[in-house]
Amino acid sequence: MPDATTEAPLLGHEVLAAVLQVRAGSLQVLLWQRAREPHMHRWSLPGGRLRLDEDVEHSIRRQLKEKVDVRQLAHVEQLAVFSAPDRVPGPRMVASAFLGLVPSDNDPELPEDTRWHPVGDLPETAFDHQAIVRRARDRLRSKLSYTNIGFALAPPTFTVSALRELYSAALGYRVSATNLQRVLSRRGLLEPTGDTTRPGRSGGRPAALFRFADRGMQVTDPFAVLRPPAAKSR
Amino acid sequence: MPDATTEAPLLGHEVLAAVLQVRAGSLQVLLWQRAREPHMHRWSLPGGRLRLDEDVEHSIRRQLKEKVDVRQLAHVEQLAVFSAPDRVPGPRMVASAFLGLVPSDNDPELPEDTRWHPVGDLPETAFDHQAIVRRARDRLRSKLSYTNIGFALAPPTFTVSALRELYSAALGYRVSATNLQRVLSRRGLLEPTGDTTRPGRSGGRPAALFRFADRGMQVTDPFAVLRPPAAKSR
DNA sequence: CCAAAAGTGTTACGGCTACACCCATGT
DNA sequence: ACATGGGTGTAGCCGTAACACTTTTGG
Repeated sequence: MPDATTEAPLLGHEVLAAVLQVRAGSLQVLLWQRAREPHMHRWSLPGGRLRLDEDVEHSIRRQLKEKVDVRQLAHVEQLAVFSAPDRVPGPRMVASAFLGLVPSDNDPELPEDTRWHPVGDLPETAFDHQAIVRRARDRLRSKLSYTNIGFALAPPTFTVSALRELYSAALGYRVSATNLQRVLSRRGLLEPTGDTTRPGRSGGRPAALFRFADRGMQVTDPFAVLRPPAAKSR
Repeated sequence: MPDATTEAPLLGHEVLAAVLQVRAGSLQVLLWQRAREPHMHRWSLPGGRLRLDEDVEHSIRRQLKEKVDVRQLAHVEQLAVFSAPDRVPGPRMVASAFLGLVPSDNDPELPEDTRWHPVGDLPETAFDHQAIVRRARDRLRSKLSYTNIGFALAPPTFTVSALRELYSAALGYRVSATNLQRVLSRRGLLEPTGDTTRPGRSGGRPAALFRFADRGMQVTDPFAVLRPPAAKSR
């Protein structure tokens, strides 16, 4: 029976976020450099202790606001709990890890110790933060395929080729603009604003501007093999 | 700056599992009935406090072993953190929730207070445990489509119609045996053992026995729209 | 008129559903 | 023979990838 009196451990709980943004054609993550031991000079994820009066979602949003002035988080979601007893030196600390996404038209002012780093070329990271970044990247890549999560990487309006570059950078491989437009349009995610851009100095047809129909993530492709029998509506 | 000295809250951390099994044609979850306040007589998920020397995965496996004699967990995975400050009365308690799966040929002996309940017809549940059960059910349903997770619901060998009933119960809708066999075979998940069953008293062709090729979950259907360009191998 | 960039039309293909049909057994 | 349950063949559909082609601009 619950003999909780003999052993009722209390422990620290921190929240950490891998905040991702496509910058200069590559997927980057926000890291700050530690100024103290342990792991001095290594780069780590923003976050901090969970307070007693907030849940983990509120906590990570608060900490990101306080510490790194990122108010433009278009999307935040839980990744997983990281709880190895020795994941950080010293007293036990369990971490709830999050994925955060910033649209590419934002360029938040950062504190001195904070910088964006390409997820494919990370500096020396602290603790288990590299694993968290990898998880965040993989989660984003999956969700780009079967959800509308692209809205969280894109500006309010954009051309298809701009969107293609965002997707290519995030996915790590070339995406065809032709098919990207068709896939997203057929699913009803993309709608034309009616406006067009002026072509650059080298000419070319002016590009139509689009926006995402919904902000707020939703699964758009059931990708369900073994799906329920089709409703006979004919 | 991290003014952690003034506020360094320590809190309780529990691990909880929604252990699912297909029993009597329906998807069921293991619950025990509370004998004490708070929420006396309500039904709750097995689990308990996280110890200082273990991570959450080890903890949930240990607790399931100790408390409910389920040694046949074919699959365990993290679901999410539940952390609302008032999710349980009294001192702050954060929960890491898990999904557990038991193959249908096991019938573990249960303590007096513990019973299986259909996920579609739950009794009065304690705290936020109903939400956790829903999450577990939804996760299972998704993964049945694009992973080999069926192995964790099925006995070591089985007929296609037995498998069909497991899938139907878990998914909540009728699945065609014909297509189930083909989908799983094409993906290389299913292999024939060579044996057959004897038909029942009413006759019929004897069914071939199959097994899952791999135990251990893996994503089998990339379901990736926007997938990387095909490798030109011809 | 040509180059550049955007967007459309068309074909091919893979993977799935649906359903008709064939197979093997008990009575 | 025939009922019962298991398994296969095949046609059609849906959605995407690939690529040729058309459209619209600047020089």
